[in-house]
Amino acid sequence: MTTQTEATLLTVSQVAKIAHVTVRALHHYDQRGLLVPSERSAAGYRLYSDRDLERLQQILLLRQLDFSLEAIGPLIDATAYDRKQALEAQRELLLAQRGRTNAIIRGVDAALSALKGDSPMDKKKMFEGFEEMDASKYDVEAKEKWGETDAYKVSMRRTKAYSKDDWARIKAEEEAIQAGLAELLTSGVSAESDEAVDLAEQHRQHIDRWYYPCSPEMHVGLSDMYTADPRFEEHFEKRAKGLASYVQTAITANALQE
Amino acid sequence: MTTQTEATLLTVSQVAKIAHVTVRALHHYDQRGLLVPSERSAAGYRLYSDRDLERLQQILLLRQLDFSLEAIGPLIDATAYDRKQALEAQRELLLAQRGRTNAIIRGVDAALSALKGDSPMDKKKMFEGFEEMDASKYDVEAKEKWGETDAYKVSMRRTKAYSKDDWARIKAEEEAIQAGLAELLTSGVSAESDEAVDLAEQHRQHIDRWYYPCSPEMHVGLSDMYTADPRFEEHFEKRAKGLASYVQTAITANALQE
DNA sequence: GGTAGACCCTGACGTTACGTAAGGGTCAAG
DNA sequence: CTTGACCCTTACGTAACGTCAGGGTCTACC
Repeated sequence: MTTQTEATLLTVSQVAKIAHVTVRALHHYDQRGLLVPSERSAAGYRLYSDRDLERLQQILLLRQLDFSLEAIGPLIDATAYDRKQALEAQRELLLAQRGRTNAIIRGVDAALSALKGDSPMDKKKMFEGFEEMDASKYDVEAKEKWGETDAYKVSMRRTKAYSKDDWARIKAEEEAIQAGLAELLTSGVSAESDEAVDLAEQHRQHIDRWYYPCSPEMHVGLSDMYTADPRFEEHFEKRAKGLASYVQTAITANALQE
Repeated sequence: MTTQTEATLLTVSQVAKIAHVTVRALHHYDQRGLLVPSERSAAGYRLYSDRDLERLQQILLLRQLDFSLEAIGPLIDATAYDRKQALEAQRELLLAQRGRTNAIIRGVDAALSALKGDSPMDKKKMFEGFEEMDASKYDVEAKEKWGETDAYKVSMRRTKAYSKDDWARIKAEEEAIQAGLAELLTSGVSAESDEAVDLAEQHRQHIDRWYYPCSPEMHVGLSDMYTADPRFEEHFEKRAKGLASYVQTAITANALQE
């Protein structure tokens, strides 16, 4: 076995039951790379780890908040360096959602009152709570309270609105940056060279542009995850052996130049 | 103008804005007969009345509770005789939904705690709140509290699970009953004749089977709506002049035989 | 009266997130 | 070995719209 030696791995139906999703949904998430099980048995069975279940919780949570599957994957990955902040931001969105349910309940109560008194109900009030999360309003509030420093919230706001074309473009940019770094690595170019550092800076700007304001410090924090988290590491190593560490070094060197 | 002479009628964009839906959604609801605007202007513009907005509130509420559009129309119509009961039942489902949001929030809080202590989180707790409304559990509770007399709740439970085939069958049965009654009316057969009363009984059993336990008394209550509510009346009159009243009389006669 | 912009209509293709089904392999208990 | 529950991949279909196209209507302003 691998690093999951001590853990109990679960099959799809076990996960489906625990997580209140269908086996088909899990297949779907696997097929689109959103939640790839840690292992497969010799027979090809999907085997899910505890860590997979944590990621699934994140997925279901963001799904509950009406994020598209297209957005959920990258959102989780781009902000993996600070799980606490992510959870706190998600909590706030859930509170807002609960508020909307409360508003709908109040509308029902108003309708019940109107039934008794036979007085017409205010139209605006009838439909309170049915509005979707107002991202622009949220933005204003976030700015007033926290300035522009709450990265995860900014990130959620942005990614929710991206179209499929946006995502295609985002992915192409990421691909180009990673391919460039892999090329440098295999060519024997130092991770601290101008070329590598330049690509690292491109990477930082890419995140800054598409996800959240990304300072060099934040960038470094994210790069630490690339070697610390087996999923990221595997992602990079699949492209080129040693790439995870290489990218981390390049990003660190880039930050030192600031 | 019609009976809406004193009211202000709204265009699609006005309704869309108030109700937080899209114009496209309103077109869709119109196209499938779910929410047909009271009027059309000479230019063909959809014009919505206050009563239309009330119906839209019901639609959005049931949509919020994950009922299919297929189910929403018939559900609203079959239980139109008691709007109070409908609203109260819907309120309870909303409370349950809020409870599930609360459960998810608790899961997030547990995850935050787990982050600090680095102790693994209970798997069951991770996914609390993501389950769908458990109709069978709800059924048990309804029985204990109210016996089988809470018609609307029973109705909601049943209709939520019907397939498209079920709905096709339901509609075909309704169609046959109504066509039969219309035929008797146009043939000059009394609404209190055995034939008409027999069809009225078939109607009661149809509702009893597909929607909720329907006593003769309830059936009479519903039939009162057929002449009292312009939408129902129009529906019947479109088929045969005087049919709304005819059906009501047949249903009343059927109830008197019990 | 003409213009322009906002709004309206119908028709139609496309999308997202699966649901359902088919056909066949795997696992574990009896 | 058999059986039933579970697993796999493949593939078609669906609900509830979203988006777009092409053209008509309404109203204010010049």
